[in-house]
Amino acid sequence: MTIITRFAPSPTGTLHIGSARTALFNYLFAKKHGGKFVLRIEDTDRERSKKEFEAGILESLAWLGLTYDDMYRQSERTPIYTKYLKELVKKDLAYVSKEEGVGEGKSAEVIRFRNPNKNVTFKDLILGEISFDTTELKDFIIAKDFQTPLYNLAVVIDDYEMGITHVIRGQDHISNTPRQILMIEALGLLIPSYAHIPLILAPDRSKLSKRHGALSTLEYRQMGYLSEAIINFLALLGWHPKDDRELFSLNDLIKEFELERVQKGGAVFDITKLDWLNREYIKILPHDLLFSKIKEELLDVPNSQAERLLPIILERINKWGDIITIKEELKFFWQFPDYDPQKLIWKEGTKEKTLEALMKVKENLAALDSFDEKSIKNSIWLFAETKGKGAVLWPMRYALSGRDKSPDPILIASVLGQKETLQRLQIAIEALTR
RNA sequence: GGCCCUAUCGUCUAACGGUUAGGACGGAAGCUUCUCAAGCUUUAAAUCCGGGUUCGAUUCCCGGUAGGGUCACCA
Repeated sequence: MTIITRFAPSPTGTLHIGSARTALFNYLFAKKHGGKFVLRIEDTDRERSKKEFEAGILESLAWLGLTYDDMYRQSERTPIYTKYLKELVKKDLAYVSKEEGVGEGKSAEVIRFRNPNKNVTFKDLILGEISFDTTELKDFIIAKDFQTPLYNLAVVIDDYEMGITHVIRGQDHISNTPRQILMIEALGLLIPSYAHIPLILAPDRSKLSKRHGALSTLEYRQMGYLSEAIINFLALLGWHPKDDRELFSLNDLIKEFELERVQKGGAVFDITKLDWLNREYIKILPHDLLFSKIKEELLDVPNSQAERLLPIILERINKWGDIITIKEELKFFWQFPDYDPQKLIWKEGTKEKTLEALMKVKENLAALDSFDEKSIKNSIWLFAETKGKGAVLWPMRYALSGRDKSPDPILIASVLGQKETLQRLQIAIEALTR
């Protein structure tokens, strides 16, 4: 039997990162077993469904690399639902119900399912046996009319028509399952296997919502995360391999994924772990690709310096979006820094000692023929060790960067070049003398 | 509130009756050029509570507590 899974989002909003994980698990399970992964756009609600949301969903899946074998839109399948609806009513398994009172967008007639009021039990692949008493469901509404099915009915019909063998969806759908099983049984269809995956939670363990920051999949792309990192991170949220490996490509995941190893409880979305993962993926990117990506953000930086700045920036970012922040912190490289001269003095130093250090450093650097890191270090190191490294390096670094935190002074000097370095040291000396 | 589900370090999780309760992120400390970043090393940190079952419970059962989901003519 070919395994067929489906991802069934409704285009009523952007693709939630949790939905992306649902799509991933469906994709992994299908591919792992050589089956098919179907995308089904659940747009029966004409009011709320929007074409641009559908486009966003498609773009998200494409970005993540989750390719589907078939795609359907429920809005294009009305005749199929009508056929089943008529069958249901004809067999008296459902009936047209006259609704009392209330107007306001509500129809006077709807189609209700004749609830047999029985106990429904199913074996969830992740949670185990779950049972419900369906009497409290009453004769629930399954369609507004013969042309307008509601969610639960459309799902049942489509899952059957599309040959879905495994329904893998979020745990928020558990309570829909008994309704769907009731209809499946009424229609005499095959009950698929169910796997309800745990929900993704916010840091405070509440439902992940907009106030907790980004939600939509594409927003993560915009922040500069790699799709590989997102995939890897999402997989690890609620699933765990047999060993302690943490880094998985999509293909690795296909090999290793097992529903049996999916967690039962919800998992908190921890962005710092995502950052770490993303950095792991950045680190293994080819250098030319890496550098060209960073260069895109450095168009306003002098070319001679941009090249040297690449590795400095690279070791300070977790994601592409960080480049902008780091760039701001490194601005002193191509822009003379404005600073408080008093801060040139090291915490354990004095004004006199600082001046002495700056002048000595300047003198030594002025005498250099080549201005690479090694030469610079050699020319000042002995002096720095006698006077105390902090007493020499702090003023030097501050004179060059004007910042409390920065790369080391020797590296800065070499990037700045001899002329600029001497100039900045001179300015610092003058500022301190004044 | 009814119904359903869940419960191991702060977080993601491993351990399918017997382990010094393991790994990772984050944290702390140290080293590496003063500061930062990166890197390396070290380290702290958990079985929700109470009953059973058992020679032995993180693990099985029951109760409590806490958290989550769901109760639409949305999906």
